Amino acid sequence: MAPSENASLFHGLKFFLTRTLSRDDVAELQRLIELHGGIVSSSPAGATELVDYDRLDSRRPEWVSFDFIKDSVVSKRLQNPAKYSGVVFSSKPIQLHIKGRVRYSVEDDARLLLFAKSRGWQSLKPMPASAWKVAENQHVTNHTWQSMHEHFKKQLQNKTLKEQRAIMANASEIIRARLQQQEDQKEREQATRTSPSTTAPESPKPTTPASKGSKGSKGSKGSKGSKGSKGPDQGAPSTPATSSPLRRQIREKARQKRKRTSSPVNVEEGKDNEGHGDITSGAVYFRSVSAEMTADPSKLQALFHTSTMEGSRRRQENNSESAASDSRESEEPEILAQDSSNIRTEQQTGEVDVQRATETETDEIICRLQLETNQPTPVVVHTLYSCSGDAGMARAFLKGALPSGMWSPEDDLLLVNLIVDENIDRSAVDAAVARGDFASMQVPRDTSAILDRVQFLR
DNA sequence: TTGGTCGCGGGATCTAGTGG
DNA sequence: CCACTAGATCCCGCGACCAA
Repeated sequence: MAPSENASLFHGLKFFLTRTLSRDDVAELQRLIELHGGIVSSSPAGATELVDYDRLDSRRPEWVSFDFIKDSVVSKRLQNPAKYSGVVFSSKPIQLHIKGRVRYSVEDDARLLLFAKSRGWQSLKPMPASAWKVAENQHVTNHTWQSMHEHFKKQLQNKTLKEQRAIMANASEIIRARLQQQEDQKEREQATRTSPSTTAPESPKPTTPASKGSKGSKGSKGSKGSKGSKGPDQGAPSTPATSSPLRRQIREKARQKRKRTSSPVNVEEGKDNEGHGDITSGAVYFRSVSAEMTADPSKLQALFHTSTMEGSRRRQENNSESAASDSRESEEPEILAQDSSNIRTEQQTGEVDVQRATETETDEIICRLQLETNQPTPVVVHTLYSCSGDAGMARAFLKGALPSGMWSPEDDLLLVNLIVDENIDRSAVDAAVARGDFASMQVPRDTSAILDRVQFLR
């Protein structure tokens, strides 16, 4: 509204919209940027890169969350981009005065996620304890490495990308509010100090001039929510969280006498095999998995690399019960439990004409396959997924055949771009096929087959 | 074989919420 | 205010794995 007054808000500024942003976000951001005199660049060179929260990285200050644009527009002032980059998380966590144990705040969670990502962590995979020792040294949070390790494993490791984004967004908002408050405080102090002389308060603060009054839509610090109590200037005596360093050292030494272990990654599947984590309602998790993946290709990768590959390989090897409880559940318990509403059972090529089974129908299909093939639910469900919902093909596979229409995780990975780009049409796929983009697929596939699969994965 | 590392299970302890 | 409970955090011990 009233574009005239803000038409130059982003004047002379260039922004690059990262591919991973949703189409809606891209459209909205592009509109806002251009409306306010900015330029949307087609390449990241020389431009501020607008990303989603989960992509923030303290080592890439030029990556800024898209809220920077929105907040700037709302407050009608150019915000400080640094406050919207991963840099905000690189500040040291506030030292709370603590006795006993301290709950993890959203901020802590965000720092842990950021730390993990900076070390190449992929969703759903575990982080080695050694990494958390580094985190402790770097004061990523005020918790011990064991605590971070534990917390990450139990609370964060299985978060979906969406949840991760929410955490990061939340935390960054909290930190921004705190920084703002600190700036305001400083300003006030300065003002009172210099007030008699009436000289202008020339504080060398960065950009954000005065969003203080302007409650910047969200900047309000109600943020802390549940745990309250950690106000910025809550003069915190410097008790380093929980256990004292001394006590910790002693414990550490004692521990070093003991033996330890290390088995990289993939332990979880073996573990859940006997632990039968969430297998409960194994039904129809694949529909939601594909939805997740559409929203985020990296999830596809993570999921497939770990679980699916493992699962299918094992199935092929021994096609027996042991393969049953394979991994997936341990990997994606939440997705599993999610909406089990619709699955696509078949689809036509070309035009989007997708038939979806109802929940009941889906259950029926799965139950029937279970009965006919004597395979447990997770295996049946996973096979259906690999067969794009084709019950006949799944049946054949479960009975020992190796239908050519099945999709391997590696093949699916080649489709990531197609899945992300909702506008993809047949000619584009034709071109990709001609280019040999899918040459590495285990089974040669034509455009129709590829479109079908993309449709299914969406 | 030894020593180091890691993952996991599970117990102890603490906090927050709830009800009497 | 107190007792109780649930959930979170912290810590320990053990077995498995790996490299020297």
